[in-house]
Amino acid sequence: MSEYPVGASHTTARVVEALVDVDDAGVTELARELEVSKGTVHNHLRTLERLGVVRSTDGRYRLGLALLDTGMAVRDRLPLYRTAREYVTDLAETTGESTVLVVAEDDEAVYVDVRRSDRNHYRLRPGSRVPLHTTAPGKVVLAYRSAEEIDRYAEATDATPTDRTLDASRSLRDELGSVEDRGLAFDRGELISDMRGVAAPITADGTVVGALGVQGPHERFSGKRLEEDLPGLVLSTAKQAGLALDR
Amino acid sequence: MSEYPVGASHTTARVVEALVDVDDAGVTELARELEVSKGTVHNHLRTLERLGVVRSTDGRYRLGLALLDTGMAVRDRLPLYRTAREYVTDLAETTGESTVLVVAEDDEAVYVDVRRSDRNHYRLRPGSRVPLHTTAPGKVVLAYRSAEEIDRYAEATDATPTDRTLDASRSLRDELGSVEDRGLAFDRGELISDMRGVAAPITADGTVVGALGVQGPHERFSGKRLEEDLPGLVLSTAKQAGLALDR
DNA sequence: CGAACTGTTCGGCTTCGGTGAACGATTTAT
DNA sequence: ATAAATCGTTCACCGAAGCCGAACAGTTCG
Repeated sequence: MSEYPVGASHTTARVVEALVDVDDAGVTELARELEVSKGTVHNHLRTLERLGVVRSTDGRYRLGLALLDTGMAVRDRLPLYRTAREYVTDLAETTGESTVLVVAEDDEAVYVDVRRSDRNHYRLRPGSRVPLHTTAPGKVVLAYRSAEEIDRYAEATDATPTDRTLDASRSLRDELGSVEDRGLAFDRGELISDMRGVAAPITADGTVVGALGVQGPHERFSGKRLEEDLPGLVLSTAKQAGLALDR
Repeated sequence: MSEYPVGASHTTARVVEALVDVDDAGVTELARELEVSKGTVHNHLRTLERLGVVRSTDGRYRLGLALLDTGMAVRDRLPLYRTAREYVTDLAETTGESTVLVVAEDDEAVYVDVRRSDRNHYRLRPGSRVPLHTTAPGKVVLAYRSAEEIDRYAEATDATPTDRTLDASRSLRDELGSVEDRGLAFDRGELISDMRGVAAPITADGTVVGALGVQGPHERFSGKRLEEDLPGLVLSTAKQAGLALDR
């Protein structure tokens, strides 16, 4: 009936969330931040501690590494990740650039695998989420959705159009059309002004289940390399990954 | 007072845990497994769904990638990881072997960073946990604890001594003594029969905060390489990481 | 030395989470 | 085709338990 049928678990989640932000916190501090009583926070912290999620040292609390374990376990369960990661490695080695594997969750692109090249990372890590239309792999998975879905996305996304960010208006639909035609999407600095990239869909059983991409700084991503060489590599690697996924 | 002051959150955690195991599940299935009513499971799943942790498609539920994000965020907050990861990379490249960064949490070694070499991974991933005494990096951090702590560990650990696993008896204390003397610990197949390895402590402000190690198959880890070359590399890299951590 | 913190504990009131049954909607079996 | 057996979802009820606020003990700061 209500938004959170189990309110207590919602509170616990808020405690965890707060601990992610502040890293190290005391009971009073958390109670003030979450606007609940000290005793309540204390109870949730104790519960989290017994669960192995939270660790305490003389009155201060912080998150332990248990969530890292479950998070990585979730990723390891993904069939797409299990079979595609070797292709991510291949692509990273042949291009020498940062390579990413992305899936869509709701209206967000989730980076499942990130291989950063030597001097170029862009603060993206596995688990990072960005709106679909702000990154090449996201545009790929978005482009292959139904027209109604795309319209709904354009409507739902409060795309605050900065200079380079594609907004939810006409231009997005146009670009997605060409993305679908070519089977390729490009980064042109929408998310990070210096970042360029190419991405292609990974298709299993005829449906797009994710996208593979490379990305890097403008200086190395231009001309024939950006327009022909990298697209060819990304496209063929993504196709191979899809075929491997079908088997 | 009780074990889990917030019982509802405990139940939610059990639901998550169950979903990690079975990957894809229905309400009835989970209710039977957790021995709670269907309605209860339903409520917890809805709550988790609103929290973005769980995703549902026509009656079946699975974990989304939100936990991957928070898990990786927790790791990124660790000062040890932030400064040591480049040394992990260095060590992986110079040795060409699987390289790991480990911290202790309670009586377990937690793998914070894992760089697997081409053909050798041993199913260890970031977040993996093993008893301290079963792996070289774990032995390192254990060896630098106080004598009382080591005794308590030997007592608490129900070390089921297989052929090669060090048990909690005399031999463990002996080995830990030499580990502390040399500043080095070795894997000799305790955890996985084929696996050999070397590990050294990372020291910050005079205390051991973690361990750096390399590991690989018996065939490549033997003789002078295992006894001299790799120990030298691991030792100096770990020392550098510690110095970088002090600054 | 006391004032202002801290984290922890403890009753008590009220909420709310859990149960078990009933609901449609699918699916399986006959 | 029809019925039996699931499924996920909803609902009202009630006892348990989560939340609060105050009091507690221990530290730190002034």
